[in-house]
Amino acid sequence: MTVSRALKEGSRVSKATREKIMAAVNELGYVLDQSAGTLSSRKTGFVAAMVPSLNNSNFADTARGITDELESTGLQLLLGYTDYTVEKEERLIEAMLRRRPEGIIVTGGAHTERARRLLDNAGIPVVETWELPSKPIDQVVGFSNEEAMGLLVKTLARKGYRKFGYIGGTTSRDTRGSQRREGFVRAIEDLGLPTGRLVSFGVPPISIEQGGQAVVSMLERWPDTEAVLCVSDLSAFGALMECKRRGMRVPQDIAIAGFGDYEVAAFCHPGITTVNVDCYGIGQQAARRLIQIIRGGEKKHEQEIILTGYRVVEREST
Amino acid sequence: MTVSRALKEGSRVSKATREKIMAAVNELGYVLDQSAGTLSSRKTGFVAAMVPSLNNSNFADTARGITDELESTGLQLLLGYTDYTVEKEERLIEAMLRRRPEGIIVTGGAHTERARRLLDNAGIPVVETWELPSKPIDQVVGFSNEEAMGLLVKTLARKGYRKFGYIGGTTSRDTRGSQRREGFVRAIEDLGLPTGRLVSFGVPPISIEQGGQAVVSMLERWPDTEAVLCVSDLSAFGALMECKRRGMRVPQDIAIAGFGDYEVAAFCHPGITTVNVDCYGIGQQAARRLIQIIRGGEKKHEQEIILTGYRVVEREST
DNA sequence: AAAGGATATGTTATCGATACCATCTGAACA
DNA sequence: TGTTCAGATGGTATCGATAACATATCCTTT
Repeated sequence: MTVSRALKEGSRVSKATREKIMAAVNELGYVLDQSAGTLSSRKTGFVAAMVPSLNNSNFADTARGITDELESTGLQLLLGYTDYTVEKEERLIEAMLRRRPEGIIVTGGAHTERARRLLDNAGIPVVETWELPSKPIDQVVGFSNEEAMGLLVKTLARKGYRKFGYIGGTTSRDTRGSQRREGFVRAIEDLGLPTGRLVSFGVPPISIEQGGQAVVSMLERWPDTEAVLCVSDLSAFGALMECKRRGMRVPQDIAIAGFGDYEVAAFCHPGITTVNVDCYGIGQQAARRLIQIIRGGEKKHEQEIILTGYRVVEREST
Repeated sequence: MTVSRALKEGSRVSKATREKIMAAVNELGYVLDQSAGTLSSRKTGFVAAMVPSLNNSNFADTARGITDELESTGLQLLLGYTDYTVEKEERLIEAMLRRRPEGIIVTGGAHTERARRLLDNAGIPVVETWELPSKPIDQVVGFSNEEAMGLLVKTLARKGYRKFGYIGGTTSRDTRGSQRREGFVRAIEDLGLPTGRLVSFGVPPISIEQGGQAVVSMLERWPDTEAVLCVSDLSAFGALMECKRRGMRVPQDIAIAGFGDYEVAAFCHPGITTVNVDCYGIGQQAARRLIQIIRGGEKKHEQEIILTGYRVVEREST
């Protein structure tokens, strides 16, 4: 018992005893077994988080935000990736819950029925991120992808572009992608601009390469398109490079914009106009809210919806 | 006890009983508590892995390789990032070991003395990845960064370039970066080419932006440099974009090459010559080897060094 | 020196699963 | 009918820490 106390911060053990214990610990190479502690204290020190992909730098930033925020609290992150499917998410959630995390962060508001039930029954705070779900499970940290894309359209329309095209993935499994597309369509309609120039190409998340192929298909069907908006900067970058490869001038012959403000968008040439999203902040705030609830020990916490910022970043591509 | 059996695959419980149990499980929303199981079975089902950064797509690929390989085995990944420092790695290793992982994967061969001791004493298989450490702790899955960079130099020298410059980070905390730099220097010397054109810029990992700044500094000091090799594709991309911004022709005025074969290298214009590394395979094989040892239950396993492939990918930038 | 309070250390039960062994059930067969 | 055996189910101890409470020790004060 005294050893247990000595190895915890902030509990009272005499200096002499603590030193003796530490000496023994060092000599033996003893490392506390947290899974035993977990069982008796009913606190695992885990927080679970699920992102669609580890390879996407936006979500990697969110994961980093979560980790950084957790670090000082001694909570450990259980990270999983869903591959953009709710089925894998469901399996992952179940696997995570077996570890009894004290809180859980998921991406988006689309889940299987069973996943919702699991999350509801888990009795732990849940944060949905990166979107504003119409029926939140619990906490939310995110922004409206629809509005953000709408803002991009309006910003470009103000510069005089009228014939807008949109490039995105083929399925709705990337819900944020679908929302951006809806935001695009609605904004175009609101402004009374020519509609219908939508190219769907590839299973989300669409890659740089697919962005290039998609813009080719866009130009074949609607050669007079003035501005192409892409579901993400990666596809925008692919589109941009493909256009340059074909000798087109950007933005004179065609303007291109993306979404997400990936590093590549800032430093490629020409720089890509995009929507900057506070990826790191999303993770940070989601974690912070969880910590608040966990440490607060409030049994029944308030539902809170935290809006994170976004802004259009205009660069040379438009 | 029967419930415990019913919830495990492959143990004998009559169909009727299993169905009754499952019905109750569903009704109650019961989820197994693995931390309790862990304690009695002495198997946590965890594998720990540490990468320098989550935001680097090369390491993200490795993490994905690990996760994918683990998925079918029921092992769960505890992922942490070290920020390229051995101090953070040490703290992370200690935190991970408290969770009693059944195996551990680290990046590189540089660790603090205490970290080595912790890993040694943990009594679990350890895999060092992404390098070939001179004094391996246990298992190794990686390649020689030095040779890989050397191969790139030789390949370009064969094309006729003679005045080579190198761009990398300022400190040695990125050991793979240091090894690549050494490989560069040695290859240049071996070939009897002009030496000394080394620009160190920024704390590793150096960014796209820093790559751009570094190439400026390179051109100021050695304006006649014919080919610039960069520690990674990100800095190479930054250098490339900066050169184009300044109206230089690549590769006619200056050739640029990177390392890592990031997606951006393939699809930017011109495409960047680089060294392709089997990032995903490193993760996959590291995990596979761990599983082999864990499942094999061999108390004392053989040390094995698994070499992963690399190859120079020539593109338009050289 | 005795009393009292604060601080330090010790004891025991417990968390929730599984290992291990014991018991039970039912079918097959002599 | 009794015996045997495999398969199904049940009972108990246990993993290694901590919560909660009990006791010991030390210091202060009068």
